[in-house]
Amino acid sequence: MTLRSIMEVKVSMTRTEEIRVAVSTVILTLRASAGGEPGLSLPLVRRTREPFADRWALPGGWLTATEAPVDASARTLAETTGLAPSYLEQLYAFGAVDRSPTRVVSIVYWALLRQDDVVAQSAAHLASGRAPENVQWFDVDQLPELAFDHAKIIEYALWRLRNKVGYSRVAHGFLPAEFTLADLREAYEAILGKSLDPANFRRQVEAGGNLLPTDRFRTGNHRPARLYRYNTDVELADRGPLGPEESSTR
Amino acid sequence: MTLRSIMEVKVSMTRTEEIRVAVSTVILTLRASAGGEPGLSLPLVRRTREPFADRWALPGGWLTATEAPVDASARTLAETTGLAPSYLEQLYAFGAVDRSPTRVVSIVYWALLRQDDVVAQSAAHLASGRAPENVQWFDVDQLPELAFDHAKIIEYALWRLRNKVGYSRVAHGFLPAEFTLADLREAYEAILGKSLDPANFRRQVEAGGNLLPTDRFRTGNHRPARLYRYNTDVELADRGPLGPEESSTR
DNA sequence: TCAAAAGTGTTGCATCTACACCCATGT
DNA sequence: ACATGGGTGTAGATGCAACACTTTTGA
Repeated sequence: MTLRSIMEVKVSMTRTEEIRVAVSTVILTLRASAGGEPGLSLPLVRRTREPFADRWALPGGWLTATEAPVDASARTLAETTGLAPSYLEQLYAFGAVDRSPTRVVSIVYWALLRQDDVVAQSAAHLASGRAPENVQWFDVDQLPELAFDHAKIIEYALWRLRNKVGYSRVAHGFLPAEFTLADLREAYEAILGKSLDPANFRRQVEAGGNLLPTDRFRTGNHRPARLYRYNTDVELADRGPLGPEESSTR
Repeated sequence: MTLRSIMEVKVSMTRTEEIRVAVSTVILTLRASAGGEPGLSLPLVRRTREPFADRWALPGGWLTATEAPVDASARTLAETTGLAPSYLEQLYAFGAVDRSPTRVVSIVYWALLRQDDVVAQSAAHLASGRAPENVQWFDVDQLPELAFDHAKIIEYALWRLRNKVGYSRVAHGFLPAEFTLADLREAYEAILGKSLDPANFRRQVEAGGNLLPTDRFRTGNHRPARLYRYNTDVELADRGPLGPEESSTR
């Protein structure tokens, strides 16, 4: 019997330490499609180790002892995209016994990124040559084979997004600081997968009272469209007693 | 340097095993108040050890290696109440670094119990004398001082319940198999903390199509009220791609 | 016969939906 | 001028809140 095996027996019998805690993040943004309507896309990481070596997986890593789960998620996000999220909330803790060869509980977060941030960052990465080789963006309806239960996790994240867009303002998380009502409507259409009446959409969001009209316009091929700004006094979604997000710093 | 300290250093540097995973459950039911309107109540356990010895805490325990979190929650529930839940879903994973003296991530579940089950079980416990000494039911608006961050957790659970009752059928989780519309309305009123118009309430739930009228009536002091049965073909709440509940078995 | 809860009808208001229509710009 | 998206107006449908009213029982 080796020292190592003695340690492992001791540990497993006294506490629950053979269970490891990981944090993963579903990072969503609107891809600027060339020509057609925008759609949702997310970054995946190609695994370099077993299990599931060479398969694509959600960005993430082990939770460290000195870090709150939400901070681990934000770190993950920074490491794969270099960006701060415009919205971040916990999705679910997945802990089925057989979801991994070893016992892993994954606390999964759910992040939205602004479209313009992603575009700028992608260009910067390409220019600098520091872009991580093993990270790639995928359309959510053209995903590759995924490691672990990550396909199911992404499916659940999309379900939550589509639900939440109905009773909160999370769609703003995809947009830059100033945007037209058509931009906002296209974001909703991309999330919901159906087209909305521009006239009625306008009235609904104006009635919401979360939009601040600016005196600037976006000029293009047709009549200029007024630019709006989001009222940052209100949260994108009411998270109740939890506040904006439980955090380690405080 | 002892063997124990060597082990702990080794473990902490290679993996995340100094983080332990606990499962706790907020178990809610409607208390049958003597005379007045019913209100929400939940069982708490008096702690016998440090930290927070003698303080009240949510029922729960360590997640074991061979058990899914949801099964650990159900086990917790059976141990403290002897009952199976009528509704059970994950609430949130709490993982702030300073929420406990040692590093603990708690996956918290949220359960509803039928009122009549609780009454019957409480009587049986009293008769048998096997009732756990250190378990006690509290009204949610008369809670004692709680251990850890459990007060905040309960607050969040109640917020979720009040939200969810608006767009799902979870209130049925408090009621027995057959019930009158007044029973159902009182459950909603207890959850929401406000009174509802009986006429409009009737039309709304009847339009929902989830109630099956029986040909039986409850006779009392006044005009008999028809008994209804819940249509068990539909879930109490749409949980999306996760299905009824992620489970270890299957 | 009276009180009180069960159950039905009706009215008004707010909101959503569909769609007709005018406005302002680049080409 | 005209095509196109920006933006306004409006009529019908739907849903909900308020409340009057009828029905059925126990006391």
